[in-house]
Amino acid sequence: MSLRAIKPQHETRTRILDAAEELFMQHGFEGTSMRLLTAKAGVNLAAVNYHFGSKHALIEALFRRRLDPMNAARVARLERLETEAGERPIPAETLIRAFVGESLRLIEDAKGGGRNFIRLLGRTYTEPAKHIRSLIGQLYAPAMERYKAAFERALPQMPREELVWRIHFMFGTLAYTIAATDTVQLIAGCKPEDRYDARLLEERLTAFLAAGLNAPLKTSIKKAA
Amino acid sequence: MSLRAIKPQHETRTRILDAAEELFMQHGFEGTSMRLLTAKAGVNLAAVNYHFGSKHALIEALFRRRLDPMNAARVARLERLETEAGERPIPAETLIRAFVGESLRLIEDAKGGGRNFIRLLGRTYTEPAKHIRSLIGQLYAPAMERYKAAFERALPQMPREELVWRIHFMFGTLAYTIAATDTVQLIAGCKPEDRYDARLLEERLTAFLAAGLNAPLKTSIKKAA
DNA sequence: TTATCTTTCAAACGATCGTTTGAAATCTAC
DNA sequence: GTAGATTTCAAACGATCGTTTGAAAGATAA
Repeated sequence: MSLRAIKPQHETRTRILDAAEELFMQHGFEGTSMRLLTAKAGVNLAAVNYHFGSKHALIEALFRRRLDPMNAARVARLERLETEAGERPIPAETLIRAFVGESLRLIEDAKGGGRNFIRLLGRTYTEPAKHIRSLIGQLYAPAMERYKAAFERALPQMPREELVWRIHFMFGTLAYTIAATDTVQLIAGCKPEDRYDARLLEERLTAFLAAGLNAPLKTSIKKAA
Repeated sequence: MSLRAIKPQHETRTRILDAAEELFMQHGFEGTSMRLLTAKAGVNLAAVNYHFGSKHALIEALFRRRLDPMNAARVARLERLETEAGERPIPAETLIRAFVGESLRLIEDAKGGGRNFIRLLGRTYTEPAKHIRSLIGQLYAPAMERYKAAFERALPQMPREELVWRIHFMFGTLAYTIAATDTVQLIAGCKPEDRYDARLLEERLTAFLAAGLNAPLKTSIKKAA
């Protein structure tokens, strides 16, 4: 009950989580059986239920392990920006770069398995299972609220409804870019290794999203190109 | 008997496909059992294997039923634009509107179940199962090739690699916007019925994507906001 | 009608799913 | 070393999966 060796204590848990990240990404949640998962992790079949309680609880623990630090980092970065800016609103492109950058930072964490997780995360935004989607939303909500408010201060002239939609578009582009590893090759010959150059990807995404966010407002419904 | 000759011929097939669209969207492919599916369709459990051969073949037929006409419409619309334009390149925004518009047209087809399908389609871009993703890519490939070439003509000054990425971003935004029905409410209070105003959505998406596609090129790697 | 082909049906197939069990192995504290 | 708590293990649980079967029902043409 007191202090003990840190590493072996949670070694089984960690190995299960690591194997789950990789397999869930490859085959989805329903497509990954506990037998395959525990075999890959090198643990007994019953270990998941012993350490986590159920498959669903494992999924929840898996997301918490990565998302809690990432969203905390996002909020911390935003607070740093707000402190620096003082009274002035933070430029939209700075906000985009901060938000996107903390997502892509996981990609660079190759050894830590972050690359697997971030692809899994992108896929999960469109996960059919309701409880998984609501869990994701719950974990994202605090950071999202903060950034949404910051965008409103950055773009006070933009109608709220339009801003909401454009934030939605941005979030979608980020999620899809991260998730669709193979689909990208269907529409163009894109070298796969490029996807993992987080620095270059951050530049490309930020430029694209900043332009989209600041797109001129259409005055009316119809406008021919 | 012969008065209602045409309809009952493929009635069972159609009812299975319609039920499959709705259930696959709600619960995913692996999460939808044949028993639930056939019960909703009001047909016998064995009907799917009799009419389609297997669950996988049903999924393939489901996508073909919608994607073949949609991509044909996309290509036809592009060819119409090219005929009108003659030698001149088609403006990028016109291309975007054409491509996006044919996607969103399915949303307006509420009675035909297109709304269910298009949400299912958006989710499938990130589907873990390889055979499903490759099927989607195969069905999309011809139209994609045509539009990619048209974009290259519209933006001859843009580096090919950058253009490929921006097309990828556009495709991602469209897919995510269509797919993420619930996640949007996590980041902002967006009235759900708005999602189905295809006309307004087309305007918003086109403006956002056109601005992103035409975003100024960063001269180098780093640029502070 | 009869003969033939198509479609539907209830029942069951073997396989695999997530989970549980109780004993054996391992570790912790005294 | 021993007692007690923790973790691992092989085996089995009931449920559900996609699919198959052979007979019944229906449709079609002569």
